[in-house]
Amino acid sequence: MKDVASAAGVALKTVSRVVNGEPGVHPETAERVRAAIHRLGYSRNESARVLRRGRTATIGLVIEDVADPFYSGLGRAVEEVVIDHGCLLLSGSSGEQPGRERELVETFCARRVDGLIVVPAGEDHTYLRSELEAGTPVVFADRPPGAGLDVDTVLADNVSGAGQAVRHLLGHGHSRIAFLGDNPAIFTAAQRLQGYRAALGGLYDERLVSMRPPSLEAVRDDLARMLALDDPPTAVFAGNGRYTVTVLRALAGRPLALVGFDDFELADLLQPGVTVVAQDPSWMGRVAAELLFRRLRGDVGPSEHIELPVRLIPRGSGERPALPR
Amino acid sequence: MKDVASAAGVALKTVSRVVNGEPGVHPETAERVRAAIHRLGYSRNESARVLRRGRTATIGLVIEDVADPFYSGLGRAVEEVVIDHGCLLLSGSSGEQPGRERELVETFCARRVDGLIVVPAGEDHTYLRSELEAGTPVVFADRPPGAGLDVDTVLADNVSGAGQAVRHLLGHGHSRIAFLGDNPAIFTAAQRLQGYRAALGGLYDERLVSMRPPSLEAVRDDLARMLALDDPPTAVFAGNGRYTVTVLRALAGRPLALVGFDDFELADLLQPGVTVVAQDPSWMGRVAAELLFRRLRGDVGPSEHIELPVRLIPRGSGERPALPR
DNA sequence: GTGAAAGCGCTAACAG
DNA sequence: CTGTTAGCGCTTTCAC
Repeated sequence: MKDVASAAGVALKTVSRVVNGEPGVHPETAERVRAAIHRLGYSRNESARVLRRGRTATIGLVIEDVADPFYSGLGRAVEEVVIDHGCLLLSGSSGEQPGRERELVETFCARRVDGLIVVPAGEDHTYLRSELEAGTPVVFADRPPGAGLDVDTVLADNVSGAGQAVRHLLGHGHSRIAFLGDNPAIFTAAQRLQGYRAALGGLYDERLVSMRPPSLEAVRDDLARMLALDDPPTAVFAGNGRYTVTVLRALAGRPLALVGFDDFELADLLQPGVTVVAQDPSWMGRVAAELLFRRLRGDVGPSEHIELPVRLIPRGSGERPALPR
Repeated sequence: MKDVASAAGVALKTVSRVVNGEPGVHPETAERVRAAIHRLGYSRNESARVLRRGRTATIGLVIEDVADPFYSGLGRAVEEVVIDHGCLLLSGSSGEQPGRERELVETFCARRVDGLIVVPAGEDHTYLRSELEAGTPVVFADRPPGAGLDVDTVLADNVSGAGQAVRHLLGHGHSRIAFLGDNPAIFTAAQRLQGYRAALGGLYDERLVSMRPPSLEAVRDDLARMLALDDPPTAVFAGNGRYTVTVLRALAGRPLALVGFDDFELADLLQPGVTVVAQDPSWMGRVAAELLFRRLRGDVGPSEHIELPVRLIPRGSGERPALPR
C-alpha cells in the first residue's frame, strides 16, 4: 500500500480510502491510485486489516462430516448465506469426536471468526462460555449444546417425525416395528427413539430396538436376531439416512416394510421406493446462518430455539402390508 | 498477551515463547505463564501472528459444489490432509461459474492462503499468474487450468475410462451406444466424449450423442429422440454421476444397458445394479493436497501432472444384452 | 479533499 | 534463560 501510495504520488490513507471505496477522494486522484494498484498488482492484506479492525469477515462451521450428504447440503446452504454477506467460510469435520469438535472450535476462535455454526459431537460445551461472553455469536444446528449453555439452536422436529413414521406403519397393519438407530448418546438418535417409543405405546418391545453405529455387520446381526424371535418384526424404522441404506443392504430383499429418517437421492429409484421422513438440510443451514447474521447485526434478544418440521414421503417401502409370518 | 505477561510478572516475549512452545524458558516460569493464560482465558490472536509471520497456515479449496458427492468426498480428503499439517481449510463452491471461481480465488489470495487447490470452472486462469509468481503454490484437481499456465495437476484418466465403458458394452453385443454427458466446455465431459468416440471408431454416430447440463427434461427429450431413430441405441454411456442418475430416471425402467462414469452410493442396490467406471474422489483429494504440501515444503521441481486410474465395476446394468428392437 | 501519526497483537532480531 | 525494540500492513483519529 505504501508502494502504491508513492507510485500514485499520494498518501497512504488516500490509497486506503480508494481500496475501501470510502468517499472523499477526488475522482481523478482515485483513478490515479487505481492505475497504480493495477500496475503493481497490489491486493489488500486482509490479515493486517483484520488485525486493525477486529472483525475477520469469517464464519466457522463445524459439522460431523463434509462428505455426508445431509451435512454437505447443510454446509452448502450455510456457504451461500455466508458469501452473500461478504464473508468466507472456514469449515471442518468433527467426525463425531468431541475432542476434534473442541479443537476445531478453539482453532476457529483463535482465528477470531466472527461467528460459529456448530453441529456438536460432544456433550460438554462449557469451553465455549468465555467465547460467548466475549460476544462471538454461536448457533447450534441439528443438535443442541450440552447442559448449561444458553445459545440459539435450529433443530428438526425429530420426535414428531419418528412418531409420524411409526403411525404410518401402524396404519398399514404393522404392530411389530423394529427401530435401528445410531448411538443414543447422539441427540437426534435419542429423540427419534423417544418419538418411536411414544407412538408405539404398549406395543413397545425393547427386543426390537438396537442402537449403535451403523456397520453392515452389526445391522445384519441385529436384524437376524430380531427376525428369529417368536414374534418377529414385520417393519423397520431406520433412525437416519445412513442407517436406512445399511438396513436396505442387510435386508437383502426380504419384504419387510421400511421407513427411514432422512431423505436420500435415489430413494425413489429403488424398488420399492423408500418411504422416508424427510428433513431439509439446506433449509436448516440457511436458517442457522441467517440467525447467526442477525446476531452479528446486533440482535441481542433472548436465545431462539427453532424447530423445523419434517414430512413423511410415502414411496412404497412403508406401505407394504404386514404379511403373516 | 501483554496482560498475561504482567499477570505472570514476565516480559511479553516470554509469554510468546510459552505460547509457541519455544525452548529456553524455565519450567517454573512457563508454569506461571500457563496459569496466567488459563486464568485470563487468553488465546493467541492468529491475525496478528499471521501478519507478523507472513504465513497463514490456511489452504484455500475451490470446488464446483460442496454438496456434490464427488466433490465433497474430494473435499473431505483435502481437509484431512490439511488438518494433519496443522492448517485450516477455507473452502468455497464455484457452482460451475468462472466468475465465481475467480472471485473465490482472489478472495483467498487476499487472505494470503499459503496454497490453493482448485477445481476450475473457467477456461482462463491468467489471473493466477501474479499469485503464482509471488510463490503461492496451486494444484488443479479434476480439471486442468486454461492454456498458458504451468501448474501441478491431478486428473483422472477420463479418456481410457470412457474407452473401458464403451468396450465393455461392445463386448456385450451393443453397437448402438448413446453418450449423454455434460457441456463439452467442461474438461472431463470433453475427455470422456473423446474416449467414447475413439473406442467406437466407425460405429460413432453423432445422432447418439447429446451434451448439455443434466436436467431431467433435457435427458428425457434426448433419449426419446434417439429411441425414435430407425436404428436406436440399445445402450447408454452416461458422462458423470449426476447424468447416470438422471438417465436412470429418464429411462424409467426401459431395459437399455447402462454404464455410468463415477460410482455412487446405492449403485449396487438398484435393480439391476449399475455398472460404473469408478473414480476415487478421496484419493484425488489426498494426492492433490499432499502434492501441495510438498510444494509448500519447498519442492520446486517441474510441475507434475498426475493421472489417476479408474476402474470399471460391473453390477448388471452394463451386462444387459443388446435386445433386438 | 487529503495527510500524518498512532497502534491493532504479535514475532524476529538482538541484547543481556 | 529472559527482556527490549522494531515493525508486519492496515485503519482510526484528528489535523490541515
